[in-house]
Amino acid sequence: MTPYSIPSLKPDSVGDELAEWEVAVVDLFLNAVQSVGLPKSLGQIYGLLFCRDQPLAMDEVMKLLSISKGSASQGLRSLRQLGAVSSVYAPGDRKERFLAEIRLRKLVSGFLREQADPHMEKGISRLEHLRALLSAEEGEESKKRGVRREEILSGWHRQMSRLLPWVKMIVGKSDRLAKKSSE
Amino acid sequence: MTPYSIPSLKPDSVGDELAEWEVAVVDLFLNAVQSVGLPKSLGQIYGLLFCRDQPLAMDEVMKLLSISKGSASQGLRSLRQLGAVSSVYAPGDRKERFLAEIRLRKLVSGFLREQADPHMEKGISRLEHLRALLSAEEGEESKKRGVRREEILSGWHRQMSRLLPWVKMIVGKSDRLAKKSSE
DNA sequence: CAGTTTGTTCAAAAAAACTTGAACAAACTG
DNA sequence: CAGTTTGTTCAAGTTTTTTTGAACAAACTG
Repeated sequence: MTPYSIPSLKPDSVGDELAEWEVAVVDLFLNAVQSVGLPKSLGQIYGLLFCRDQPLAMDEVMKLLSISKGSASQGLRSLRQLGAVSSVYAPGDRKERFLAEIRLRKLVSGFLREQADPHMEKGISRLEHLRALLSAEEGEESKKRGVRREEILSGWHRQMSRLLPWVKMIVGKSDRLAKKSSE
Repeated sequence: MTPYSIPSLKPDSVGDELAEWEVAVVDLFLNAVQSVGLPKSLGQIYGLLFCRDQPLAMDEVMKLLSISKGSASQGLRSLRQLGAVSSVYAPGDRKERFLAEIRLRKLVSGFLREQADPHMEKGISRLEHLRALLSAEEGEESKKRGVRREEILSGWHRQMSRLLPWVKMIVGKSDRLAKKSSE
């Protein structure tokens, strides 16, 4: 078929199926990402790349995971946006290849940047909207109650704003443990 | 109709519709809970209770939000389980009434307890499963690579275990700000 | 350039999640 | 007890999200 496949060179186990433990890892990530509200395919793709030392191209990902072109393309794009994979140019090769980011701090901060930060932004404008409605509120009692609620929500917003940077820092603290053990 | 409704007593604005600002708050929570992967109706119900000083019964929640009995029942149950609402026995009344928990620390720790902790538990058994597969792995290179990956995952798991208690604590730090402003 | 290879997009199909409402259970009331 | 009121459950219906695959664009190749 394609004259480019070189049977004797098997960088990882680039046959066309996963080792048993790799299936388990893919499954682990599949579940993990769902628990944070991301689509399964992201977890599968990341899990696969996480297992490999060598970067994989999109068509390899598709074949190894039996997912469609569309899922692979969109999934890889999302993962790149999250900073969870990076692309690598194999010199002299036309395909783009992908490698998983394995530093937890990077993964967490990417996730927070893409998911939490936008929500915090939206929160600001919602609170503004709320204040506008309250200044126009007619009912005596209702308005007073509403103002109290707005104050509570503003306090929450402030606290969450303070929390996020801490999370990014704390997770980074002993990042080298992961790095060392992978070396 | 029902002889039990006392038209002249309006604890909050217990007519049958929400103030404009209350609609905005309900909508705010509706969006907020979706962003952490909980169903909309939980956000609506919590948002409504959050607005009110007086506890509401299930049928009032249903009517004010135009949601079904099933959603109201299940939603309130989930919220109770998360520690986001508490039920109140009105003495001499047969209905159970509900009140929103407004301490952010309680909300966060309830959420983590119900959502994050179970995942951490599941993570432990998944790692055990992974180790079992690895000890049986045949391929030389594959096994070595798998062991490295297991070490990384264990490190991540440990780090997340350390992070969660911090989150609960940090959010609590200035809880009194919210309490004071609501007093 | 004509033919490939590589990768993106998006409408339609499939799958997953949520909501509804009717049937049921439990507890009270006269 | 017969009749209410209050609340739960769950199968079926609805809505939302995700996946698929075919059509398209871009970049390389000879």
